[in-house]
Amino acid sequence: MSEEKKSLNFIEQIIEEDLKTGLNPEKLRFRFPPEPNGYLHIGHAASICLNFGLGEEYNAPVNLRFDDTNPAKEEQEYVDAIKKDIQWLGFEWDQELYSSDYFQQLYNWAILLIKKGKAYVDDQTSAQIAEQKGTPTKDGEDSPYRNRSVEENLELFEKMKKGDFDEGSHVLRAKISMKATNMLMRDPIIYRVLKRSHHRTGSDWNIYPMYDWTHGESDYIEQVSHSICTLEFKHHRELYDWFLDQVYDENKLRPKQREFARRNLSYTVMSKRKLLQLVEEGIVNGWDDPRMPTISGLRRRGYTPKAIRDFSETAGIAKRDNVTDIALLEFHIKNELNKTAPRVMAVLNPVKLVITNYPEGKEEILIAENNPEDENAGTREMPFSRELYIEREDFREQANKKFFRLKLDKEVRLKSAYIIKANSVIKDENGEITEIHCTYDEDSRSGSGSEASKRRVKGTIHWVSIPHAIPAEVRLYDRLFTDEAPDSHKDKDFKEFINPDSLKIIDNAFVEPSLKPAKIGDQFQFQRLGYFNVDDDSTSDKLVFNRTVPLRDSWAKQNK
RNA sequence: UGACCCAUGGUGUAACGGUAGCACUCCGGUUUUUGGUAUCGUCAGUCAAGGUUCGAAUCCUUGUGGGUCAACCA
Repeated sequence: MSEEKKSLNFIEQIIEEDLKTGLNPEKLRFRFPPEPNGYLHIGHAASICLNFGLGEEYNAPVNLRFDDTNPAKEEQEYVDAIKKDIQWLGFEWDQELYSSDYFQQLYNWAILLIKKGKAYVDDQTSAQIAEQKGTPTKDGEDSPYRNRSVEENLELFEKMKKGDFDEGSHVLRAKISMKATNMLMRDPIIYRVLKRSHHRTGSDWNIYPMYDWTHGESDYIEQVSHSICTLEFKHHRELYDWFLDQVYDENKLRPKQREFARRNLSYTVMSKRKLLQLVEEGIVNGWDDPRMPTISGLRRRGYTPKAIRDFSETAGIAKRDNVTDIALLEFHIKNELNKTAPRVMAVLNPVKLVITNYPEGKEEILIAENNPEDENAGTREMPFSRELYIEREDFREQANKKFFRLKLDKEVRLKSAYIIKANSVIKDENGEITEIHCTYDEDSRSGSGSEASKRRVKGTIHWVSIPHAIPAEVRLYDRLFTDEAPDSHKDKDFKEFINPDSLKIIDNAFVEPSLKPAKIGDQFQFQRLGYFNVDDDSTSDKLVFNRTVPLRDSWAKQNK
């Protein structure tokens, strides 16, 4: 058995190196740390797959930690949605934790910082502080409050905590250097006054710790070995390490922050702020709109956990900015559904077809294969009759040889049924075809084994029997944006690239009767059309389908 | 006029000083009762210039291009 050597991504290489230089494998621990201020998206999925994937690979625990230090933005609704999404993706966290669990510890450590002379209370306004901060190319200057005595700092910080000060009036800052080239090191704020109710700690606190002060210390408390975040936090690493230095005990594990490039997808945006905007402005119908790149949107659209995990695996991780082609995601869902989705027939743009030599009132049951890719999928019964619906695009009065579908005086096979020949059409006063009249070859029934059934005709089209057809609503989705990277244009707002045709609702589609009992979430291949699932809006009275992704269509391509 | 990070086909990634590989996309052939699937194949890449070396995508230098950093957000 030759074990193929799997190449390691750079994070795995770092871990291997750490293991080689003495890190006990049992000390390996990871975490996924979302802020509960929005829904998870496919970019988060990359991070989830990375962290939980490492957990599986190294048999190490992975904590789910909600980074909830800003009560102004965070809500329980988001906590619940995030947990649901991670579980749906098929991952299990070791402990469910909250940064807010550590508020007391963080406060105690802040006191320690003050006592060591490494933190001070600043009474200035945020504008003054910003002014003194300088710019990346100009040094900052010290706050007039920078050298307060420890006693005074302790007293003022206590007052901040008690609620004696108004929001914005006082902050606690780390005393590092106002001349650092890294702006984050210019005496960063570590506590601010916020008289807000927190979704977990209620009104216990009048001060809340900032991200930088919280994150590394939380990793340390949990003894996370590798704290993996995205590239925009690269500059924070220096601060992360500085804060760690203040509390680090050599007998404990020292967490290591490393950064990777976040996953961007073409034709969409991937920032919570922008996604929130789409939701709030009603451009989409909520976080789980099937056009959204959120996990919940993809789920509703018909994406599966496996497709998303396979996508993350294939896309990999690295440190360079990227815009991954959405086609890769689509490849993975098609690849999976091709093997698992039952084939059915649905007509989205119906035109009536009458088989003139088929006895009026006659019905018969035909047998159709459920999935040619899965021999265990079995067969189903399909009622057939004299009047059918076929796709309007599948018929032309005249067409060249490249058109394999139905045309006058030519034959085509009705999938799983008979070979028919078109003879004439009936049109309305506008010239629109209202009926196609044809004749069928009675001996050509699919699977009958007859000579005629083995005849080869160029085209095969799908159909539904009119008396048995079930009306349905079908929602066709296209990309939400017309630009590959809508938020990459400096001079233009991403909303200028919204695709006005991203949703097309067809309310007069017909599906085969076997779909009658279909349940929300069920997935099918509508033959020759694409993969569809039953939408959350669907009821037994009115079936609603979403098109997850169309089938590859080399005919459409040819006609471009 | 700063610091830090990044640079491999159209896209995403691999190669860790020793044959530039994989996947997606695109294009073409074969098969097919889905113009799907499968299968075979084509096109296509190391940002540039120097240097080190028997040998450089890989190490060094310089340049170029892109990104990040000046929220009491995370």
